[in-house]
Amino acid sequence: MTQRDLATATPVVTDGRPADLRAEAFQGVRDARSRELAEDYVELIAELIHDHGEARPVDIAARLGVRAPTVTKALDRLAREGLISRAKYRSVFLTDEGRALARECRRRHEIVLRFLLSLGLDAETAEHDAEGIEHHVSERTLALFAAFASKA
Amino acid sequence: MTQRDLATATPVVTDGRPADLRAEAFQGVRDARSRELAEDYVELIAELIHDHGEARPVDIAARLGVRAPTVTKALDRLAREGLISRAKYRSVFLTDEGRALARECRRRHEIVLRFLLSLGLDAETAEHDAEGIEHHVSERTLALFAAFASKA
DNA sequence: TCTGATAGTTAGCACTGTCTAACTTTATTC
DNA sequence: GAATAAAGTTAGACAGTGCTAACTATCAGA
Repeated sequence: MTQRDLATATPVVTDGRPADLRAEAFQGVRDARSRELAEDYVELIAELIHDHGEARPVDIAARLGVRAPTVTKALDRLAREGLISRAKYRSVFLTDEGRALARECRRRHEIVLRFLLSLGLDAETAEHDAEGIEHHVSERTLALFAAFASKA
Repeated sequence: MTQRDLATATPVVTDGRPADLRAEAFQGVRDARSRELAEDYVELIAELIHDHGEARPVDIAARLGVRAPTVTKALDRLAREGLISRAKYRSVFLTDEGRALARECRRRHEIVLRFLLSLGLDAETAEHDAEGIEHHVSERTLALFAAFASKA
């Protein structure tokens, strides 16, 4: 067997699918990872605006458990991506796009959370796990979660 | 109300828990994120060794969907962390610690996968989502998943 | 109104993860 | 065994996420 075989020539099947499909799955996970931070910020900003009328970096930092400069940098990126608008030394606003993303994230978060609770998980662990899981569930899985939770 | 109140003085409760606990959740997610890559590599290396007798960077790269230098760098880090051992231009071996981690990852992966399948998800989506979710489920959630899957 | 406390920014460092280009080593094949 | 193909490494770039230290702006209260 040549070196080439293992890597590409043979459609090596390890778990029922060729390597390429697996690579796509990992690519998807990497994409999700790069969106996660933005989603967490946008979701939190929407919540702060809803509850307190404004979203200030200091509150974002406290809730995310990071330092102020980290927040500044992240907000710069979000602004660059068109998800928020802001002026120096002022609090943060969501653009239409940011608001749409926030709504979508909230929806996913709540479905996952309700699902975990309906499985019998305690509230604290459910919240913790939902935070991690919500960025990695497909629409299809989400639909099953929602159906299960409303049936339970 | 002073500026300080929102951030720290008042134990602001937004979703039933003070901000500090939320910060811990996000901290946990960040920790998980930093472990994810190592876990993906170790799991894959174990699988390649099992199926093909050896784990070569070229195969790792193909399956993860990244370029060779990315793999080299990642393997350097894994070696530094004591999870793998390797010699230049040679294939990769797991240390005892690496093997233990691989076993643990495989266990989690399979529980999550079986759970998603037992919910009625198609195989491809299940595999895809399991890849993303497996790093973010607590032991407690995993136990519930396992129980549900074996009951279904 | 001015002054001290709080909030926010900037600059600079460290680490990770990705890439391309160029090079070295190893394997295959004639 | 020499030539070629494949695999692996190194170097260097770039972006993201985190930090501390030091600076600037804003706010609250005397």
